[in-house]
Amino acid sequence: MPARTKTPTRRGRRPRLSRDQIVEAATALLLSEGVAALTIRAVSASVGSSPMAVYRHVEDKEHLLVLVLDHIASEIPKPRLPKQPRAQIIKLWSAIYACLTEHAWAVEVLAAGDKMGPSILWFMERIVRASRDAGLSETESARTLDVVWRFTIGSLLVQRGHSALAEGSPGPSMQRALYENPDADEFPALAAISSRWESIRARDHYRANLGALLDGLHTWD
Amino acid sequence: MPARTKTPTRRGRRPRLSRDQIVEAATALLLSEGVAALTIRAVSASVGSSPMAVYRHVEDKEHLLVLVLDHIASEIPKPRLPKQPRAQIIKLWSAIYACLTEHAWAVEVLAAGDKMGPSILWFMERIVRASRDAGLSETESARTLDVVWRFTIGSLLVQRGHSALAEGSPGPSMQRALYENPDADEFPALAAISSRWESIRARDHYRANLGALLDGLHTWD
DNA sequence: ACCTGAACACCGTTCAAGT
DNA sequence: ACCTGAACACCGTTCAAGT
Repeated sequence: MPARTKTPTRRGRRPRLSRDQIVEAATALLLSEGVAALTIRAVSASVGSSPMAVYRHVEDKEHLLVLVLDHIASEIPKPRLPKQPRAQIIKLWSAIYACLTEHAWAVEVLAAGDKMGPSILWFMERIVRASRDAGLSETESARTLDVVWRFTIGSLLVQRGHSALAEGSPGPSMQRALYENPDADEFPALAAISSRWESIRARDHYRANLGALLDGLHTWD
Repeated sequence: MPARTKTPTRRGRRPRLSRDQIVEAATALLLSEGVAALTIRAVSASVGSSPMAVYRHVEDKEHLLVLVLDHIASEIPKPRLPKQPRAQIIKLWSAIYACLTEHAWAVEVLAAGDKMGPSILWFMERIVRASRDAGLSETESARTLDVVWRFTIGSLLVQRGHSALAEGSPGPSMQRALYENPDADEFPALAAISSRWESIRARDHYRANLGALLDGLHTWD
């Protein structure tokens, strides 16, 4: 007789909640309502338990965020790689970028201390291999990885700010200051480019910008 | 008889608090205790008034943060500029970067929607002028400004994460994952660079990295 | 072993009242 | 006009108790 027709032999109550269930609920909440709406109380309500039940499965709120971050990283589709190393690197980073763009809340979590679980390592491994294939030394490969990560996270952050602005969120911002205010007497050069600003930011030029960055770091053939 | 020997003729109580006083207290708190410690209640305690007195001078907490951000931006020392446009741009951005590095909390505030007051515009104006002097078109100048801002904010964010790690803050992170975990069987390329990682991140290579980025964006002579 | 309910020590902010 | 005190509607988290 198969074991699972019996009640499990381990002692105590059977778990009604699982960590996966909690992570899934948190992911859904973040996606639909944003990071401000992610409270332990909201998560517990969404899985139909008391707030404290969550703490059986997750250390604290920060831990939960790391779990969610790793969860979405694990679901980034792994792209088929082109032949040239430079094109490989761009494709790999673009996949990461696209995923983090979808989850607008993620960059805010990363900003509070760039937490990342092991799921992203598959991508990092391929990026470093591509660098090596292009003839970069280990030090150069490490530097490239580091610099591009910095650029990527900054891009996400600024792009999110732009989206928020487009949706009409109020308040001053770097962006607003740059293309609304510029007093032509005090800031003639800024006033001159302010009309181009909109079109620069309207579309996301991550791929092209990343290409320029890579070209500055190394000569790829 | 000079007017100010009399009690002011405007009606009602004399203000005991000023906006400047509040912004100064908030700046000090942020610098010494970090962004988590900045509460309206803490600010009010530090200026010796009730929490609600603050709201007479500041709309809300977000507004206060923008004011502080602009305050520190206004105190960035304006550098003497070298002759070459490329060197000018690097010097200007480095001044901004250095200031924001000192105020580690700032990047977290920027991350929540890159707020910036008008005080930064002096720098932006000079950066765009330098781009134009180097022969860049208006569109190219705008793009360069945009891309470098993205890179700068990302650099600040990652560098802060590194500092936090060095100070022994717990929890997983992108950084930790990259130079502690890498399983040599599954991630051989990562394992190979992990020893270089420490030295790459130990010192801040913002200037050099920015140089590479500029070179990728444009040919400067 | 897992879950609950009440409670603690906080927040930002509103409101009515004092001077 | 400026400030205060009490209160509201929230947080994350601890603790003691239930099953």
